[in-house]
Amino acid sequence: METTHREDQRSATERRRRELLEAAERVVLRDGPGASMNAIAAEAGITKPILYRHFGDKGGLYRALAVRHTDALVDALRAALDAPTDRRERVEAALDTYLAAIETRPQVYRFLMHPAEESGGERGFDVGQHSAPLLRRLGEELATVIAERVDLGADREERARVWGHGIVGMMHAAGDWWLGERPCPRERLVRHLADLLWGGLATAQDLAGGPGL
Amino acid sequence: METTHREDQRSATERRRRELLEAAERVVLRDGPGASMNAIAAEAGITKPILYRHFGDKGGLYRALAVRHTDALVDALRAALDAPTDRRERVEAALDTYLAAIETRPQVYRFLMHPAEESGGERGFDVGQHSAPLLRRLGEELATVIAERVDLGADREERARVWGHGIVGMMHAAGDWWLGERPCPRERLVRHLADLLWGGLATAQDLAGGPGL
DNA sequence: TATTCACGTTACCGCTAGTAACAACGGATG
DNA sequence: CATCCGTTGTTACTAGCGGTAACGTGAATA
Repeated sequence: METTHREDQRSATERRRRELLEAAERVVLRDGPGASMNAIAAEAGITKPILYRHFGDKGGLYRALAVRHTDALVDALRAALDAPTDRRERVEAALDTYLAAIETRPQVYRFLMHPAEESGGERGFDVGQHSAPLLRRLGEELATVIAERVDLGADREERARVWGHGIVGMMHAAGDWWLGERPCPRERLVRHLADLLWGGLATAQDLAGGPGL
Repeated sequence: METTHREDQRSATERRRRELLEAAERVVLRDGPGASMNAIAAEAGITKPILYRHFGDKGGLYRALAVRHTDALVDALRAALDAPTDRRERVEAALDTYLAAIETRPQVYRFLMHPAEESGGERGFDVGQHSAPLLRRLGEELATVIAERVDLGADREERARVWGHGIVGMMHAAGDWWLGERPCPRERLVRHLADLLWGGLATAQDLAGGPGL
């Protein structure tokens, strides 16, 4: 039969693709985001051209590898933001979810956040967008959540997007620094960040003597 | 005389080094952060080994190139934070200073923020620190300013560092997104971010109907 | 049987970062 | 004057990268 064959082929191809992705993930977890296509092909027991047939491009492979983890993280964050508690608790839960993720699998995190940029290829590649796509996506997701649920007045959508990207950036930068230095346990970091978002900077008093901030 | 000769040589070397850095800057501004050592050498009218003699490494050249701009930006931010106005105005001035900088010279900004990672070299290179060093530095600077001037209670230093890195990350991510999409003029972005820092998320009301945030 | 199609290979291209080896000039020193 | 030294500069090379062209192989379809 024809269709059966075609479907078998398709499913076999997808299975193979998953296998290749898992091999790639092993290598990336071992060698970091700079892992070479040769190394990935060797780990998968094949040679380079096959990788290029499946993913077209190193960026394609990395993108395919990224969406899986990104999807998982976005789902977890959405769940945290949907919990039936008050806003502060939900924000803390979301922060903790993100920080727990990067704490548990820092290599995955680094791969997602610092993917290698294009090198020699003349590939157009939207210039200026080679910043980590995960951050952009998280920012947009949070922006829609905020716009959906919070009353921000007239320029609601604009404010929501600024705040979404801003909050995600805060979480990311603080998490990146914390992951490198580990200056305090996770729950304290979560509390400090939530305090900052809850207007800590606005309400704190100036220290005596200095010019104030 | 001996010392005079040595000093002449030293100053000549430093002058040459500055010339090379300026050539490198022209190339980076033209070709982006992926500029090759060959291209930089050609722009300077010389060949590669000289660059390596002066800077040892591509990372060395890029670091030398980065400190100049970083220093300038840090100075401007410090000036904004030292203005004799109230805290909100100073924070807005600092945000605006940063955003104006990245708006005026986006190529410099991109070079500072997304420097090419190490490639083949087995150079130890503090793993996990290849995130943009500028962000780390800005975070630390802001942390010391906060710790010096704001009364944060018992765990002052820890909170100040978390807030410093968090605020810098917020500014960075929002600025990066804004630079790509330009959804609003700069002053509105500044106001939205300051509102967020002033507890906007904590005080806004839930929208009717939804689960709230 | 002949075609088709994905899987797989070897061998190559142009590029990169980085280096070894050598030449030439100028001032300090015997 | 001859010699050494430090700097500037060169050419020619290595090893590795991303990516590709050309070529086999084996199984299912027509």
